Amino acid sequence: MPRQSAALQPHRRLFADRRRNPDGKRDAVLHTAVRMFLERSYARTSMNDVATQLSITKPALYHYFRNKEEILVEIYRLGTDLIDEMLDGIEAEQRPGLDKVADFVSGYIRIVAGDFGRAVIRLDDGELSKAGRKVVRGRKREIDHRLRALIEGGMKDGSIALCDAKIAAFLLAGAIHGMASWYEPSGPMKLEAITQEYVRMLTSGLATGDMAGSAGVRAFEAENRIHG
Amino acid sequence: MPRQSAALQPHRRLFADRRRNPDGKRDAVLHTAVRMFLERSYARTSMNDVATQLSITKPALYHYFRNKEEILVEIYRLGTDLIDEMLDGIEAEQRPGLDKVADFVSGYIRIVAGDFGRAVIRLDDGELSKAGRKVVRGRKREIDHRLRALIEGGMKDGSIALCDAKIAAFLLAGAIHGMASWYEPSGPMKLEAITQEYVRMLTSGLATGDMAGSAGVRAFEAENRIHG
DNA sequence: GGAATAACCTACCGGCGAGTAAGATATCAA
DNA sequence: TTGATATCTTACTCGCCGGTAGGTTATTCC
Repeated sequence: MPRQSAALQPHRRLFADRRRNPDGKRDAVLHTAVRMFLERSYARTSMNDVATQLSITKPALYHYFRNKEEILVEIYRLGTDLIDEMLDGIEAEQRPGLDKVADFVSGYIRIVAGDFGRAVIRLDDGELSKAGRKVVRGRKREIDHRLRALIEGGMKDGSIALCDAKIAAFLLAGAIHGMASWYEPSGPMKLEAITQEYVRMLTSGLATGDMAGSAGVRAFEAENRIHG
Repeated sequence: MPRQSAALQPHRRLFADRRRNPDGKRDAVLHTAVRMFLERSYARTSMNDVATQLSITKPALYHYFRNKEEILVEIYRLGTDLIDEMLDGIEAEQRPGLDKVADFVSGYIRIVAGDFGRAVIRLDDGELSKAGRKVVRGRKREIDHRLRALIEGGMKDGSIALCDAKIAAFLLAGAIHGMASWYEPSGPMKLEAITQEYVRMLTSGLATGDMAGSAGVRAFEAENRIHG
């Protein structure tokens, strides 16, 4: 029995009449599907479930998507696009690598707090066909490589202690991915508190010797305008 | 088509004749199942798949397990038992909290490098029935609480900087869980190198001010007998 | 050797879920 | 208004999977 969160009602209403609005309705399907996939997993959410949630029938869905997999791939695309855009911004910065990493952590957390960001992490791309899996995994790998490059840049400019960038990138991403698994937007934990702890702990784990942590904290405080 | 790794052959051979060995065979089913579940997920691995891998037929499996879920629950039990034992050892130590956390990180990584440890993290307990899910989630929650207590102990004895223990525990566990998702025992990355980086980065993120990182590194080096 | 029985197999059931065929109905552009 | 078309529905197919019924074969213990 699909829970009907209040946030889903607007999408349901879009389908109340037959007014033509293909893009809007396609979008509504995506937003509804991603929430259901996050709550009950892709495999355990049937096309019928999604359709019912929107007050339509299953075959109607096939007017907007060729098959179930296309929905999932589209969700991944929207999610990875968000991450790519964030990375574009960070790479354009002229700042020490450690500060860029701090920005990555807070930016990634912000994205992962949203449905499509969380979907990239939580949904199992093993459900995809070989072709779809190849596309999605390629996008994920690219993100990982860009994070790795940020860390390597920090080691070059001396703001990050020498370490194995590959492992460090995995650790950073993994810590935030973990968060995506337990974080619920409607839950009790404040996103800002989580972000602050994450930035502090993760950057001090990277920073060069004596100034451990302070650069990351400064970067976070600057970006989020926390009292001097 | 299930890949047939060399490690699975011994279990297959156990079923070559009809010699009576219920415990051994039950164990063989578990070891085969956990590997297949890790490779292709619980849902996408059918009872037929598992049976075929062992060169028997599906109904034969039902001599050793009442149903598919019982296999999964048993796998979780074996995995969480390993973690519980490790925590028992750490809690018995008379050392600063930060060192205990360092031991937790390296111990957890060691467990997660094994099949049953990895299964606790990677397999989706959402596949379980309500009853089974309650048991498994209870065990996971208990582990989280014990880690949280370690961190709180470290804050009391001054080895760990004041922070939100709940968030810190999530971050620590999350980083290692992330590792469980990409780590493959047969892969190229050396477990010791991973452990070293993880302990260093995660403990320096927790440590009190000036000595950031050194306590964790010392703890790791002592335990693993790395040159003075 | 010969019951007793564990171990295993063939053949099946019921249900579910993705996807489709074919037709009905509302919308829109002219 | 009206034809063209997008939208949506009812009713279905097909394949897979968990689980079982009921019988067969090998092992074990006396």
